Amino acid sequence: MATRTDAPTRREQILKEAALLFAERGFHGVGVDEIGAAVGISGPGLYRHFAGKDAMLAELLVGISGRLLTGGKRRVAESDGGDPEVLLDSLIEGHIDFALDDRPLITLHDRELDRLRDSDRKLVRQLQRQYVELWVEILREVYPSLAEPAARSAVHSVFGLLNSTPHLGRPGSLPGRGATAELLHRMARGAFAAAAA
Amino acid sequence: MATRTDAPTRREQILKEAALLFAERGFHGVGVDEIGAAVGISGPGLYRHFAGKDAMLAELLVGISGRLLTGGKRRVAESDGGDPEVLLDSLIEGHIDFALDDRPLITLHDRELDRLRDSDRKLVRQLQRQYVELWVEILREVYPSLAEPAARSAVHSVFGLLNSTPHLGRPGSLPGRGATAELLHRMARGAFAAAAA
DNA sequence: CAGGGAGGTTAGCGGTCGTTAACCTGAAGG
DNA sequence: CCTTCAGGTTAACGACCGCTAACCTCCCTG
Repeated sequence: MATRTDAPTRREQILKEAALLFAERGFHGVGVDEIGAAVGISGPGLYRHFAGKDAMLAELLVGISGRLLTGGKRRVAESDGGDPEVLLDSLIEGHIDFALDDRPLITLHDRELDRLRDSDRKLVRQLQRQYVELWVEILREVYPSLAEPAARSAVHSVFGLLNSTPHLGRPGSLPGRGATAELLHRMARGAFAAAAA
Repeated sequence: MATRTDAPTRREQILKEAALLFAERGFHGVGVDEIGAAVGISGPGLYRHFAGKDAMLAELLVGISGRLLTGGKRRVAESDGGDPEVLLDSLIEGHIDFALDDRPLITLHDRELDRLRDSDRKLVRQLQRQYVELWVEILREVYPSLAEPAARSAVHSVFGLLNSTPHLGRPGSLPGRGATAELLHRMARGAFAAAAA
């Protein structure tokens, strides 16, 4: 079982480069020729791997929201019955890892959703909603005083806070990854606590 | 002196509709014909008011960052020498008002900046930076323990939190504007306090 | 009442872009 | 050794889009 040290497949290469380009210049701002050039093939060669430009964006966005949700569910399952406070910290930590390690995907995530076909957009929205509801549930266990609509707003706002990483200056101007992660974590907890006050 | 109850000028109409369309479908996703149609004229009629599509976006983005900065400076000036805590609350309140009342502009603000000509983008970035520095300064008066890089990160993150309003479900699903504003305000303060801890 | 400018109109040009068609090539497999 | 097929190539089409040109029509003003 080659547990994932394999060379990345062509599809994966393409998706990675497309994500970077889309994040930089927007979906409509990038041509298929540029995406091809980024992986060393040119233009229409991409159509051997994807049905079209839209399909790449769809796979990226579905992948992102899917991975977020799966990771969240896994953490919930692992903590089963444990301290909700610890679980909330675990969720926050997972989201921060994602926000710090996959910044272009974070950017795409809430920027290009409207460029999707109706069916894909509905799928992504549904995954996002499930992820939010997961957080809402845990949050209300930690802060039972928090009404559900307020909890949902609070979760969206904290996502806004955590997803601010692309605005935090390119890696290097930051105080280091660990310190940044810790700062974001503290702020998220502080924001939640204040929301429940 | 007609203090601003005047009918909106054509330019203003166009800018308003263009902002809505750009926020909905992205700069490249909107044609000039659609912008024209939105104000009752069609296509190239826009060129009587703007040098081009780019010019509309530029005016919108410069206007946004300019208004944010001006509003912030005004609040600082008004509080001159007063309690920094009160001033910080005032800045937060001002930003929330903007985020709640001009949601499409908030969306544009951090989504389409890269579509600008170099000179315009530099101008907008400079205005944004000044606005951030304004917050950083006040924040460090309130929390002297906070180092400058951390303060800057904290400010960007809180902007992410406050600018999450477009994700908060369309007006109506919200607990009411006042309650939302209050919630956001508490969370921002909580996040800052936690950052300084 | 001339005339001129502000603010429209439609037609159309030139460029870009996503996608398809037709063709090529090298390596694997019977 | 021949075949097949995955994965490329270039050429080109058709649609769209930003913008200009040329023209029209009020309305204001001297």
